[in-house]
Formats: sequence, structure tokens, C-alpha cells
Amino acid sequence: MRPTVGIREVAERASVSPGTVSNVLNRPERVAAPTRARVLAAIDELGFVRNGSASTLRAGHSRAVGLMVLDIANPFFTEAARGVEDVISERGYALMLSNSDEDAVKERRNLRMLAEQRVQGLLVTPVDDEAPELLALRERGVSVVLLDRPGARPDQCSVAVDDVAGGRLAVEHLLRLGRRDIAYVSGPPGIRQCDDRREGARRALDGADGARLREFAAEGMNVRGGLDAGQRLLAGRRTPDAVFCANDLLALGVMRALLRAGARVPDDVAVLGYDDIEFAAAAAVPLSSVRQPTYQLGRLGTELLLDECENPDGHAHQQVVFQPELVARDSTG
Amino acid sequence: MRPTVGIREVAERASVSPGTVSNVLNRPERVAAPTRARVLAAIDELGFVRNGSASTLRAGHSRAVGLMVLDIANPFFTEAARGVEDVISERGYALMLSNSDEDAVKERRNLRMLAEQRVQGLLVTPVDDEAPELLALRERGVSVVLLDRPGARPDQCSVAVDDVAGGRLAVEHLLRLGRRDIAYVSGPPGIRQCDDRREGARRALDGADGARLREFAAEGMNVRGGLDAGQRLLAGRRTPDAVFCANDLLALGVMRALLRAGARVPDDVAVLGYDDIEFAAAAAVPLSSVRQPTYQLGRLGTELLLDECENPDGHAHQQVVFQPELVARDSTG
DNA sequence: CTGTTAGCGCTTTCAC
DNA sequence: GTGAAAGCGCTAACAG
Repeated sequence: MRPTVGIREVAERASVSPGTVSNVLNRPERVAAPTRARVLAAIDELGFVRNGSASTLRAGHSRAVGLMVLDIANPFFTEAARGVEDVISERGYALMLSNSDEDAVKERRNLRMLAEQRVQGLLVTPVDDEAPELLALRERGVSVVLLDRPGARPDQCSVAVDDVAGGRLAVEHLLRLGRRDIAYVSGPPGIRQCDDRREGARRALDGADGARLREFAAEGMNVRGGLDAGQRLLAGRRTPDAVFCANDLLALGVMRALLRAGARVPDDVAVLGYDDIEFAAAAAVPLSSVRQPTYQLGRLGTELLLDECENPDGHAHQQVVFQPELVARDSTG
Repeated sequence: MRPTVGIREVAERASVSPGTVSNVLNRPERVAAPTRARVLAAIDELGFVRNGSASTLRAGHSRAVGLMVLDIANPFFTEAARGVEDVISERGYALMLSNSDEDAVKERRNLRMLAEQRVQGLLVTPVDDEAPELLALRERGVSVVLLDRPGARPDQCSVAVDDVAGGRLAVEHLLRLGRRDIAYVSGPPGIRQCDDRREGARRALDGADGARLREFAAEGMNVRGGLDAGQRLLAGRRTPDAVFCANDLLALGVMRALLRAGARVPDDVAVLGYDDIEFAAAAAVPLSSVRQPTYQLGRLGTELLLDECENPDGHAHQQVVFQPELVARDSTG
């Protein structure tokens, strides 16, 4: 373990004062070229690395932003996180990741942690929009951007995808194919995305004569939940002629239940998912799905966040809503 | 934006000295219960949040650890990250995530960033094991644990899964089913995991008469790469009777190519994947795969790391190698 | 058990 | 264009 090398040692080696080293680091244009070169050389030779906590302490804010998601293992958030990380890394920031696990208690604990770390901004898909820690963060001047929560509030930025439109797209597609007896397989109650997609589905049905929407709630928004919902759906008196699922994992499960029971997809039953994950196209019957610009969601959210961080005065809050897109594959014929 | 509330304001409100507040925060047992209660109340009333950078500056190390992976969107790393995050969060640390994208340049940049942030430890799947920034980090006393890189070095901890054993398991399984003409679909050259799995596959073949292993390298370790490899494999004079793929995404692609061409799985061709991702069981023909304890990998790696951070003297480096496990489903009969 | 105090390493006026 | 010095908020060592 070598002795700590700080700005002081660099200064000594380059025969300048610490202040000048700091200037080289932060406002290089104010330093004469030869001096600057000497300092840079010294930095290099000594392997100096700026102490972030000291800068942060002095500056009052760090070069780190937080990202809090509901589930880091979910492909949706993973893809968004890629967008976030790309921007963060391009712009020389650090990313503090945390995972609320859809648990308000864990969320509050993590928010506390992020506050202690003095993150400069936060991208968050909150479990509890009104968590006092979240408000407190904003009160202390931390920029907050909402991710995948359509922002009701005009006083902050948000990026989201229009889930109502997605649900509508989905069901319109099924109706166009002549399906009339449609099942909607959602996740457990209380998930906003599921609710919005259902709402969209209902609206699409409004004009359609003789069409109906039946609902099945899965226990979890994963393959197993879909399998189970698929079985319940098959147990009914009449099997629907189309199934719209709140995400692709559910759809894969439903499809498996159907195929196993001898139903033909899409001839007997059309299956439609949501998210268009990588595996959708690879299913036995390639899965039609509703695609969201997930990576872009992460990217744009982060750009808005950094803009707000770096330019708090000139910043205008915006609530961005992306439109989803239908990807038709074999599972809906 | 309310005025900053620091330890000083808390002290004043509780009518104690700043030192006592610090003691309440860090060594509560040294403070008399009534005093402690007063201080706690003041903290609460004022909404005081400890300034992490100041502590870090003073202490010389932060309560943050870094995690650098090759690809945050890959389910393997995602699952490991869940294990990491769970431990980090339980123990009250913060997690700085970075993504090297398998790019040595980006890796070095990110390592620099983490060094500046003064992370206390780092979990990393390095692109370049010998990156000077990595060595520098260790020289400054940052604990480093290697993730999914079987550690040759006895001077650091590592957690990994035995990929040679996994490859062997896979091919032994296929041989046991009477398959003799086996194809190995790997990713692009130079990926250690692929090389190790191939090596294991070869060893399994050593004792088997009349069995052979043909290799197909995909361009990317994703579904598309598998589709493409599957087509090349079908174009050959003789279609193999089994395909072992270096991961599940490849296997799903290969399976799709096979089914589309009218081959029956597993009757004509058995297909075997690697990783046992959630979607494996949900494929049209449920995919047999080699399962790795990915979540545990992340958990244990982090526990080792924190142990080393918190107890540098009593810490004994260990190189942990987990054993993979075969999960037989329909795709191999 | 509690208070006092001296920095941690850096940035940033303000002189020169 | 460069140097000197104060202090960001906290902790730990020491004194009382």
C-alpha cells in the first residue's frame, strides 16, 4: 500500500502550489500551457487520482446519480438501465444502483442511503410516489426524474410509455383479426402498468359489437404465473379465441399451457404479449408483442436528469410519454 | 431549498456538542440513554442526514462498493447483481454499478471513476485482468473480488462456476442418451466461458467411441446468433443428432432454426443450453440446460468482499468454485 | 459520559 | 498566471 498521493504531492513535484493543480484539474484554460504540462506529467508519474469525497464535500454535491428500480432482474429495467448507464458513463458520472424490490420499506432505506451519498440526481420508479424521503430529497435540491411513472406533476421531469395506448393497440390488433372472445391476463392487483393496459384494452372494445374481455390475474408476472393463468383459462366453459397478456413472460406461460392442452396457436387461440423481450421472437410460436422503447426511456430520462443537474436555472421540466408499437408475429397469425 | 442541517445544528438543538452527536451516530453505546434520546429526537425533527462525503473524507474510505460487469442486460449478470444488491443493501452499503460492455477502454475509464469515488471494495468480471487501473486499485488498499473468473491468483478472492465441469456434464448427458454426432455452438472466439465449456465437452468425449464434436461459432451469444448457427448446421451434409450451446439464448435460436426446418426436437436432434434462464422452461420444447448458482455467486462474492473490507487482517482469501448442475427437460428427451 | 479540537483533501476567493 | 489560506462536515483522540 503506497503512501497517499494528493494534490499536495503533485504540486510539490511540479513545483507549483496546490491551487494551481486544482486549476489544471478544473479550469485548465486558466493555467499557462507549460505549467499545465508539468502538472499533468506529475499527475501521471505519481498516479494521482482525485479524491471524490473531498471534491464533493467542498462542492456540496457529487458527480454521482442514483437509479432506483423495482426489480433489477426484470428485462424491462435491465434494458432501461443500459440506457442510463451509457449516458452516465459518457458524461463521466458514477451510477449508484438500488433496487426497491417493490417494497416501500426497502425503498425508504435506499433513499436514505442515496441521500447520505449526496447523489446529485435520482432516476426512480417509485413504489410510493409520496415517500417522505423522496420529497426530502427534492427539498434538498436533488433533481428527481420519474421513470415509467407518467408524471402528473408539472414540477418534475418524467419519462414513460403510454400503457393505455399499448393496451388499446393490442386489443385493436386482435379485433382486426376477427377475435371476439378476448382474455386479459394481468399481474397481481395494484400494478399501474397492468391497470393502464387493461384500461386501453377496454377502450378498444368500446366500439366492437359482440366482443368481450375476460380477466385473469396471475400471481406473479412471470412464466409460472402465465402457466397457471393459462390452465384456469382452459378450465372455463369456453376457451377464448385470443389472450392478451400484460407482459411477455405471462404470454409465454399461457402459450405453453395452451399448446400442452392441444390448442393450436394462433388458429384456435391467438396470444399477444407485452414488452417484446428478446425471447419473444424465439418462442415455439414466435410471440406477437407490444414493444416499448425501453433503452431510450433510460437514455432520455438520464439526459433530462443531467440537464437539470448541470443547468438548474435554464431547465424546463418535461413529461415525456413515448408511444408503444405493435410487433405482429406468428402467435397472432 | 431549506438551509443545510449538519451535525452542528443537531448538537445545538439537543444541547450537546457535535462530538456527542457523532458518537450517537457511530458508537451509540458510549452515550447515556437520555442524551442519546435527545439527540435522536433532534435528528428526527431536523431531518438530519449524515453527509457521506465528509465521513468518507475523514475515514479515508466510503461505505460504497463497486460492481463492474460485462453486460448489465445479460440475465446472467442481472441475476448475480440481484445477489450482490441484496447483501449490499442488508449491510447498509451503497452500490456503484458500472458496465464495461466487454470493452477494455470503457473498463479503464470506469475503474478510474470508481477509484475517484473511493469505493471500499470492488466486485468485477474484468475484460482485462491486468488492467493497470485494477492493480492500482488494489495497491491503494481497495479489496477486489473477481466474479466469474476462476482465480489463478491466491492473493485475492474469487467466485466462479466450473465451466469445464459444466461442458462435461452437458456432453455426458447427451452421450448417455445415445447421441454421437454432437455440435457445439459457441459465441465469438476469445470468450473464456465458451472455451472452458468446449474443453469440458471434449473431455467427456474422450472415452466415447465413435462420437465426434463439431463446432459452430455464432457471431453473438444471443438468439439471432443461434438462429444463424442453426441454419449453418442444417446446411451441412449430415445434421448432428445433438447440439450443445454455450448459452440458452443460442440454444433457443438453434431450436427455432431446427423446428422451422422440420426437424423434430428431441427425436431427430437433441438441444441443450447453458445458464437455465427463466425462459428455458417456457420454450416450445422445454429446454434442457446447465444451471449455475448465479444469484449465490453474487451473494457470496459480496460477502467475501465485505468481509475483506471490514476485517482486512483476519481475512483469508479464498477462491470459490461452484459446481453447475444439469437440468434435463424435453429438448433432450 | 461529554466537550474540545485538529485535521481529512480539495476548491476557491483574494492577493500578488 | 500563480500562491496563500480558509473551510466544506465530520470523526477520533484526548481532556475533563
